[in-house]
Amino acid sequence: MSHADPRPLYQQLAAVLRDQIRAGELAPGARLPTEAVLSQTYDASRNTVRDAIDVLRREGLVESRQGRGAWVRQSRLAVVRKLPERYRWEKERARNDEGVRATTGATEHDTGLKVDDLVFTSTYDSSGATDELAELFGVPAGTQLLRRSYTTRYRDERAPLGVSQSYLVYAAVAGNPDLLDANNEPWPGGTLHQLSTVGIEVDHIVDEVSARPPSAEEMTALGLPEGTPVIATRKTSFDIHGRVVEVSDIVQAGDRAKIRFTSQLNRWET
Amino acid sequence: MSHADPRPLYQQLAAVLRDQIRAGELAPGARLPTEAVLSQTYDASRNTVRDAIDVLRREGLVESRQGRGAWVRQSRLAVVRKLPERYRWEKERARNDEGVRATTGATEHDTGLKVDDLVFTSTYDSSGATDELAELFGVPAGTQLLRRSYTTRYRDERAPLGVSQSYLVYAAVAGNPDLLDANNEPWPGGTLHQLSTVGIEVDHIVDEVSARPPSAEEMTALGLPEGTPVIATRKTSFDIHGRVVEVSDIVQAGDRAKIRFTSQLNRWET
DNA sequence: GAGTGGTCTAGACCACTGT
DNA sequence: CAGTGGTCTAGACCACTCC
Repeated sequence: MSHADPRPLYQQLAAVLRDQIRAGELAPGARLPTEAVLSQTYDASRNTVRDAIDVLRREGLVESRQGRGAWVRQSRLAVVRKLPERYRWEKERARNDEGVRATTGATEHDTGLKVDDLVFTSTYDSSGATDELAELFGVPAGTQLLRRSYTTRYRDERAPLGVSQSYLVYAAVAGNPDLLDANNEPWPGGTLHQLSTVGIEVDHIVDEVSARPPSAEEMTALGLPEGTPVIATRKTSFDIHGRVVEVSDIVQAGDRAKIRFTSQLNRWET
Repeated sequence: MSHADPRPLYQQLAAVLRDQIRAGELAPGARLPTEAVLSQTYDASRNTVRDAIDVLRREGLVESRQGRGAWVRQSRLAVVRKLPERYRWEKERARNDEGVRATTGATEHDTGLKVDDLVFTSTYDSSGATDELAELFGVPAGTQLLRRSYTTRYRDERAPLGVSQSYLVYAAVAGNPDLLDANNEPWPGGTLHQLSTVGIEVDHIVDEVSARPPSAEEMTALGLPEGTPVIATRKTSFDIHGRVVEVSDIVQAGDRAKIRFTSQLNRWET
C-alpha cells in the first residue's frame, strides 16, 4: 500500500476492498480472496488483513464463515411495519368474523407472506412490575403482570426475525382465563381482540423507535452477523380512558426490519 | 480465566468486564483498568485484552481514547422526533404570524432546547434526478432537482447530530427565487411554509425508518464512536393531489435519535 | 519523559469445512 | 487430508496525552 497515505495500513486495505465492493468488482455473494492471498498480495501480515476485513464486517459489507471463507453480503428481505395502517387494520379485524380472523395474521399484513411461511412461538409467565413498568401502568411497583414472550421466524430459517415481550396487568385480563394460557396463541384477531374480551378498547398506540448495537445475548438469539444493529421499539397502548393497557418491547434485526409511518395532515382552510 | 469455559478467552474476559459494567461496579464514566493491568490480572496477552475491549466497544458499552484510556460510556442526550405531531405543528405554524415563526424552530419543538443551543448549516446545489428520485417525483430521469444539504449540531459540540439531504423539483419551486438561495435558511416556518409560497399544500408525509451500520464517511462526519449504528429515514411528502413534492434522506446517530410515533385509532361503534 | 491506546509483525495452534 | 477462518502469544514501534 501507499506510504504517503496517512491512514493505517488496515484502513487503506479496507478502503481498497470497500471500493471494489461498491464498484461491483466484488458483487454481492462473491467470495473474497483468502486471508493468505490478501496477505501476500498486499504484503501485509495476516493479522493486518484480518483487521481490514473486520472493518468491512462491522460496516455490514462482508460476512465470514469459519473454515469456509468470506463473502460480500447480500441484502436480506426486510419486514415492513406500516403504521398507523397496521394498527387500524388490527382493530378493525378484532371485530370481524372469527373465520376471517383465523386465516390471516398481522405479520402477514406487513410482509405479504403466507401464514405458512412464518412460525410463531410464545411463552407466558408472570412477574412483579418493575418501577418503570409500574409507573407506566399507574400501579404500585411489584403488581403482578402477565408477561408474554414471542418470537417470529421464517419457517426455513433458524434465527428469528425478532423477539418481543408484552406486558399486561394480570388483574385486568384475568376476567378471561383463556388469555392466561399460551396454548391459545396465536389468538385470532390478535391483542386488540384479546383486550376486547375483557372490555378494553384501545384508543391510541405510541411506538418509540431507537437503534443500538445488539447485546451479546441478542446477537446470538437473533443470529446477527457482526455489525448488524437492532431496532428496538417500545410500544405503549392506551385505552379510551387514557390508561396504559399494554406495553411491549420489540427487538428486531436492523437489516430485516423497516418501519413506515404515515403522517396525515389537516387541510388548510381556503 | 476458566479452562472449562468453552468460549474463547477474549469473550470470557469481555463477559467479566460486561458483568462488572452491568452490576455497576464499573459505573458510566468510570475508567477501565489499562490494557497492561488487565493483561497481567487475567494472564492474557495484550492483544487478547484488546480483543475483549473491542467486543465491548462494538456493543456500545465502552469508548477508548488514544493515549488516555478506556471508559464506560455515558448514555447521551437523545433528540426525539414526535410524529405526526411535529408535522402537524409545522403545517399549522406555516400559516402563523411571521414573528412567531422566526423565534422558534422545528428542532426546538423536538428537543425542548433553545434555538441558541443548536447550530444549523445548509448548502444548496442542483443535480439531475437519479432513476430512483425521478420515479418518485414522476418526472423524467435527469430532471433538474434542487438539493439542499443540512447539518444540525449542538453549539458546544463538534460533531453534528445528523445530516440530511432534501430534494425538490427545481421547476416546481423556481417561482419563488428566495427558495433557491441557501442564505435564506433557516426559513421561517420551515419547508412546509416554503412550499406554500409556490402554491403547494402538503397532505401527508411518509417516513421510512431503518437502522444500519454507518459507512466509513458517516462515521467520521457524525463523529460516531465504534459500534454506534445510524438511523436512516427516507421522508417523502405528498401534496393534496397525491404528487411527491419533497424527498429527504436523514441520517442520525443511533444513540442520539429516537422517533416516537402515535397511531390514533377509530372508535368502535357501540 | 512516562504512560496510554493504536498499529503491525511473525508465528503458532485450534475449529470447522470441504474432498 | 488440505484449506479456511478463529484465537492467542510476544514483542516492537508509533501517536497521543498528561505532567
